[in-house]
Parts: sequence; C-alpha cells; structure tokens
Amino acid sequence: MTDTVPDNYRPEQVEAKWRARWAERGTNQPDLDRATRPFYNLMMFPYPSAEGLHVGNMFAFTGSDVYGRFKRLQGYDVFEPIGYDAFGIHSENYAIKVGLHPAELIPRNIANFRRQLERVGGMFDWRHALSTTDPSYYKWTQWIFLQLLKAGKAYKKKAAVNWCPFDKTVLANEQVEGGLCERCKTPVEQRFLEQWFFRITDYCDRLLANLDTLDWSDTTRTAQRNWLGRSEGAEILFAVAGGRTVGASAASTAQPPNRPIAGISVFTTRPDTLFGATFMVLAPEHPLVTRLTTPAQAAAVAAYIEAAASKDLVARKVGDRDKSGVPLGTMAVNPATGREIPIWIADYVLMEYGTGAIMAVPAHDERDFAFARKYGLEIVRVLSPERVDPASVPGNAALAAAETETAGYVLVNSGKFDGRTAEEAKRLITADLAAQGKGKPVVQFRLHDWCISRQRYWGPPIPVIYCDSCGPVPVPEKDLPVILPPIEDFRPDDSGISPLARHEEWYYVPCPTCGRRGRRETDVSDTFLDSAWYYLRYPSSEFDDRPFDPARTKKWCPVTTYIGGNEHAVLHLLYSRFLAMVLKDLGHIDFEEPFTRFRAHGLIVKDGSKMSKSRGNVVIPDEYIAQWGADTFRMYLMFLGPLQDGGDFREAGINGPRRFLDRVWLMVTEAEDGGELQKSLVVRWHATRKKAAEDIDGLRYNTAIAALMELVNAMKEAGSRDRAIIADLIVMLAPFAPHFAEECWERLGHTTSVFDARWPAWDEGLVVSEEIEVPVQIGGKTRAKIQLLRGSDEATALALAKGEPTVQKFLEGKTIRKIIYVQDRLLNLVIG
RNA sequence: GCGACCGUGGCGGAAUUGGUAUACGCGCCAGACUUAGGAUCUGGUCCCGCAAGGGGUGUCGGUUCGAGUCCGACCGGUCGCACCA
Repeated sequence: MTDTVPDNYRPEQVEAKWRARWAERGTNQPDLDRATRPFYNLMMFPYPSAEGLHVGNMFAFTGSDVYGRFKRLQGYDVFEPIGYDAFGIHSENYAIKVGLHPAELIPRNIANFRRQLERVGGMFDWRHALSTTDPSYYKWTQWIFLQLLKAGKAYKKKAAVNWCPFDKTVLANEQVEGGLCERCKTPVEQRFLEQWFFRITDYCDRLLANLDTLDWSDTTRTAQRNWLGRSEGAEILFAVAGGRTVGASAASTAQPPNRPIAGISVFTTRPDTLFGATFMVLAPEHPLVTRLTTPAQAAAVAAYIEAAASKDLVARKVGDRDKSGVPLGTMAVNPATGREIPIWIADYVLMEYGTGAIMAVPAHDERDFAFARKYGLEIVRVLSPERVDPASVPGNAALAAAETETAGYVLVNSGKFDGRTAEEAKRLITADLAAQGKGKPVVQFRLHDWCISRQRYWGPPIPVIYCDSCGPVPVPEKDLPVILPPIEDFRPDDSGISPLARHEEWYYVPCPTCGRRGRRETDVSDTFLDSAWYYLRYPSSEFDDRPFDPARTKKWCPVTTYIGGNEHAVLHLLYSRFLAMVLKDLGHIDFEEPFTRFRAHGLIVKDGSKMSKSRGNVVIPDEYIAQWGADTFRMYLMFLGPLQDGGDFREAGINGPRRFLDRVWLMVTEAEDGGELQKSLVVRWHATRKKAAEDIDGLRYNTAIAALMELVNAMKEAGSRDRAIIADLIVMLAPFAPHFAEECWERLGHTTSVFDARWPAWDEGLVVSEEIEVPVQIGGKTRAKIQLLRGSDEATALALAKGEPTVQKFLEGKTIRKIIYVQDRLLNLVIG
C-alpha cells in the first residue's frame, strides 16, 4: 500500500469498538418516560429462521434503521425496537424436518439473529427486545383473545374451512393462494370444523374509510381496498313457484323446517339486469337445496353435492372454469317479469359470498352466459347500446358473448324501465322492489371473519375450558398465561385435532366455574394474532402485570413510521388495524389506527427472482460484512436504488462505497481549520445539507448518498480539507455508516456520540449560487449557454444571448417570432 | 380476465415534476505511481462524424416554443387479485 491509502482504518475493529461503546453508553436507549420528542421507528419483526437473516432482510432493516438514525439527528427521541415473530407453522415445520423441538431450535435461531442484527449496526434498544414465544408475551396475546371473547368479537362456529393436508391445519382465506397452501403449495381441501373466529367483518366500513386518512404507500392502500372488496348492489327475494310466499324480509331465507319457504334471497350488483334473470343458481351447500329438490331430481342432486364437497378447492376455485350444475326440478318466480325460471345448483356459486345464491343473467354475465350455453338455458338481453334501434341489435340467440358493459347502455325488454341508463335502472329497480318488500339496497364485502384457530402445537393455546355443565368457559385472567406444555411428539396428525389433546395432564383441568373436570381448548391461535399487537408491547415490555402501560402507550403510540414488506399489505396490516379498533372501542387504547405512516420497501432480487428461502436463492450477508464491513455493506444496499424499489443483489459495485469511505477517512485525517472557501463550494455545502435531508426523508437514500459523494468530489476539486465541512459530512453520513461516522467524529476531537449531534441547518439563501448557467435554445434546440446572475430579467438574458457567436449564426437572416424566457432556467428563441 | 406499476448508456440508476437527458456509482479505455496491482491517483467513456453538425429515453402518432415527463394506440415486462354474482 502506498501512502495515499488509509491503512489505519480497519472496519472490523472499528465496528466492534463502537458496538461495545454504544452498549456501554446506552446510546440507543431513549428514556421512554421522559422523552420530549418521541419518535417510534418500527420495522416488521422477523421470523427467526434457522438460516439467519438474508440480504433481503438486511436491506429492509437497514432501510428502516437509516431512517431512525436520521430522525435522531434531527433531534427526536427515537425508539427503535426489534423482536422475533417466532411462533407458527414455519418454525414448527422446520423443527419437524430437522427432528428437533422448536423450543430448542428457536432460542438458537434468535441468538443468531441478534448477532447479525447487532453486527449490521442497527440502532436497536435491546432492553425492549421481545419474542412472541415468551410466556410473558403470549400471556397477553391470550388476554387479548379474552377481551374479544368478552366483547362478543370472538365466537366459535362450525365452518367449512381451508384444510392443508400437508401442514395438517386450517388456513385463513388469506393464506390460500389460488387454491394452494401459501406455505407448502399443497392443494387445499374443504373440511368442516369448529373454529374460533374474530368478527373483523363488523369493521369493514371503518377499515375501508380510514384508509383515506392514512399516510401509507398507495399500493398498500389499494391492496387493502381490494381485499375488503366492497360492492354495492341489492338483495332480491325470488319467490318459489307453487310455494306459498310468507311475510318475508328480503334478508331471511333460512326458515324453520316445515314452514313454507319465504323465497330465495340473492345478492346482485346488477339489479338493472333483473328482467334478464332467466334462471337461478344456488351454491351446493345452500341450506334450502334439499327442500327445493323434487323427488325426481333427488339422486342427481345428492350426487352433485357430494362431488362438489369432495372436490378440492383448487379445482373448484381456479382450476377448471368449466361450469357444471344440476337442476333441482323446482321453479322460482322472477319478481320483475312474473315468469317462472328454473332453479339450479352449481359450484361456481360460493356459499361464503353474498347469500350463496344468485339470479343468473346470462346475457350480461360471463359465468351465467357460459352456464346457459352449456345447458341450453334461455338468454334474454335487457341492455342495448344507447342510440341504437333495439330492433337492429342482434337477437338473443345470436349473442356471441355476455355483454357486461354498462356505460352507454340503456335498458330494453324491461317494461317500464326501458330506455333508462343502467346506472339509473340500478336505483329505480331496487327502489321499486323495496316498495314491494321484495328487495333492498345492500353493501357486500368480500372480507370474511378471521379464523384464528390452528390445530397445531407451536402457538399460544387459546384460553378456553370446556365443561360438560357450564359449556365453554374463558380461562380467568388471573390464570394466564395458559402455558404451552412441553411435549415430545408435537407433530400434527390427520385428525384435525391439535397434538395438545394428547397431553392428558394438561388437557384435563378443573372447570373455573363449577370445579368439575373440564377440558382445555386444544387449538392454538394464528401467528397473525401474535404480530397484530407486538408494537403495543415494545414500549411496555418490562411490565409483567399489564400488556401495555397506559402512559407509555400514550407517549409512544401510534407508531410514527412503519417500514416493512408489501407481502403483509393485506394480512398483518389489516389484522393490526382491526385489533387496534377493537382495543380502542373497549377503552384500552385511545387511537384506532396503529401505524401513522407506512412505507413498503422493495424486494431484493437475485438471479431474476425475489430473494427468499423457498426459491433457494438467499444470500447470507455475513461474509460480505466480514470482508467489507457493515458500514460499506449498508451503503452498498442503500445505494442500489430507492428503498421502495428494492434492487438486484450482485457483488459488483460493493467496492464503490468502500472507496468512498476510504476517501472520506483520508480527508478526516487531513482536516484543517480556517482558509477561504470558494463560493461554489459553500453553495455545494449548503445544497448538500438540504438535498440529503430531503432525500432521506423521502426514503431516496440512493440520491442522498450521491449528494454526499458530490460534496466530497467538490472538496477534492477545490483542494479543500475544511474541518467544518468535513464535520458536517460525517454527521450526514452517520445514518448510513454509523460506526464509521463515530470513529471519524472522535478523530475530529469529539467526546460524545455523533448521534448526539444535529443534522446541519442550511441557509436557503446559500443553497443556490448567485451566478448560474442558462441554456439558450433556438427553436427548442440548445445552441449556447450564458452566465447570468440569478434573477436576471429577459432583456439582460436576451442581450447576452445575442452576443454569443453561435446564436448569431443561427439568427442570421431570420426573425425572432417569439421569446420564451423562464427565469433562471432557459431562454428559447423561436425563429421564422 | 380485472387492477396497479414500469420500459432511460455495457450495468445499478439520476433528471428541480413540462425546461441543458444520462447526476452518482460500477464496469471499461488510456496514463501516472509501482518489483507487482484485483490497491491508489489523473483523464476519458450515449451513438454517427475530422469538424460543423446530426440522431437519441420500448414502437408509432398527438398536444406544446419545448416531452424521458402530458394524451392516444401498440409492443414488452413486473406485482397484486382472480368463478366475489
């Protein structure tokens, strides 16, 4: 090495030194009770896998950490906690695979995660680290369940659920992707089990409306909107032909046995097409099916129902879109036309949505069209393009495909509604039905209640005891936590019952009410319940007599800024919002939106696909950090592109940030006081203070780093080693390269942490130079550049421009037809 | 199929939101220092052209004094949702 190389900067030693000093000094531990400017900087806590954190995780955590450190330099009391989402099927399946117990495996993984998180230089307050598997944590997860149970927001019902035959557990709808288990990609089956549910659907309106008030990434808000799936329409009652229609609010189709059937209620978003409803379809599971089936059809119907039930959800929901169905043999009456129409069952109608029954309008719905074509059912068009003579419209039989458009269409074949636009007709027909007691406007959501039961071992036991005399009894709060008992064989079996049922000493327990022998609930709760409230626990993690201390919570919550992956856009984020609403309604907290500002980071891509364990392309950062140092590695990741875009991981380029830091180190060692500063350097200095601050605040770390590099380049060009500029540079570099900045800061003579310094203020008058270069265009093409004082007027600019030889050349023999002068920006001469 | 987003050098990416396209970095080329260089330093690096100049942000068209940016069509790609009535 030559004398120009800073051979005295050794990342490994320097970083270890500062890790130790931060711990000694408590640098990263804000006073949670006395903080005056609290800033809760949250990142999504990781699931502690056996492999350790990969580069994608590091990218996300560093991105969040940079933000927290920046806010600290702006004078906030930044609380940046971390924890482990360590319950759940992930951990359990891995444990099964390697033949170890998760209780043994998880602490080991956590220790490794902590080592990595410390090594990369996160500003974590380790006093408040938590794991969801710790009884002192899940005690309160169970407590939350009890609050919901008391409030009637938790209930048990037997329901068709998604059953993963590989993981041997129930999955929430959100965990089924295209009919496959999200984790193991096994086709999901339908099973009927008693399950615990949370009434998230009670909160649809609020969950939707509040989205408009949140400072969140648009993509995330859109995803939530789609997931909530609000649609406006009508519920319409179809009478059964020949059956006596009784009373009947449109809502109720379920009638006690042996009473006349009130009718069949359907939900539709297209009441305007009512006159075109030529048949009805019920879901095979619809409760009225048996009673509406004629003896002649009974055998065929029974066979169809059985086939549909055994058909796995892949085939039913995605796989074959081929419609199939069976007529029940009975007829219903179209309330608009009075005509009798056949009733069918078909598995393209789902029991979980709407009323589980539809009016089929083949002319204006693709699915109904396909079904009608297949079974030769009648097709009647009731919409026609506006301003077209209905007679010229192709006949019903000639229709090649369903016409689902509404814009520009008017009603035909619809009695007194003919000529109305589709939008008008939606309102008018619904109102008309309502007046007759045969329908009403209805808003439907796609969202279903949240099934939190899991027939597994590795989770918090649901705190309920079943007693033969008292029924289900909540475990008294004083008896919490219900400890997850250590059992040797925790593997799930095909029974649909949790392995916990095999642990008899645990399973049988006195009933809290009557004292007789009761049985514990053996299901554990969904991991998403653990993670739906962890942000509330962090500030209060040292209290074991309360889940979240009121004063702490008031000071620190809701979370100021949350950064995490968009893969949790609809699951974790929706559940957290729901739970916050419930807790607020129950008076436990005073806010209902947990995350004021949320930003989704991008994904790190390796070899063309997202870095993830399941794709087998993970890169563990440890060796890169060992080779280049954590600071260089952090800068490399943050320099790839905007945080919200992610980037391609490739080794090439990591030496760029290293070289940059080496140059800065050299400057620090050569820093000198005094000396006149070039004007342009002063401008660059102030401009950098401003640009870097704004870019970091907007998570554009790549351009913030570029600005710092430009400042260094400007200093080199000016031959300056000005101590004041260098000190600023170090402060601005600190969020990205914290250990490096501390070392430089100390070298510059400071005895306190660089994070006790403040981000340098900039003088707005100095961020732009007095003299600027303005392009002169002729006909929109740049022909020359002139030096102007900022704020010069058009006449000055024009005079100067006309003095330019190039400009003269182009103006020769031409007249200037128009002058466009944008002050301080450009001069454009349009010639004729 | 529906929805959202995106196409800029050899590569990652900039572009004050309609105003000098390619900042910053990687890579590459040349030179310097060196026993050596996968270190460091200096210079160069969109394309054609000796130059003047011309062309250029996926393609075609439009609006404008001026378009990477706005509008329309197309081509290509990424990510959600997906029989939701």
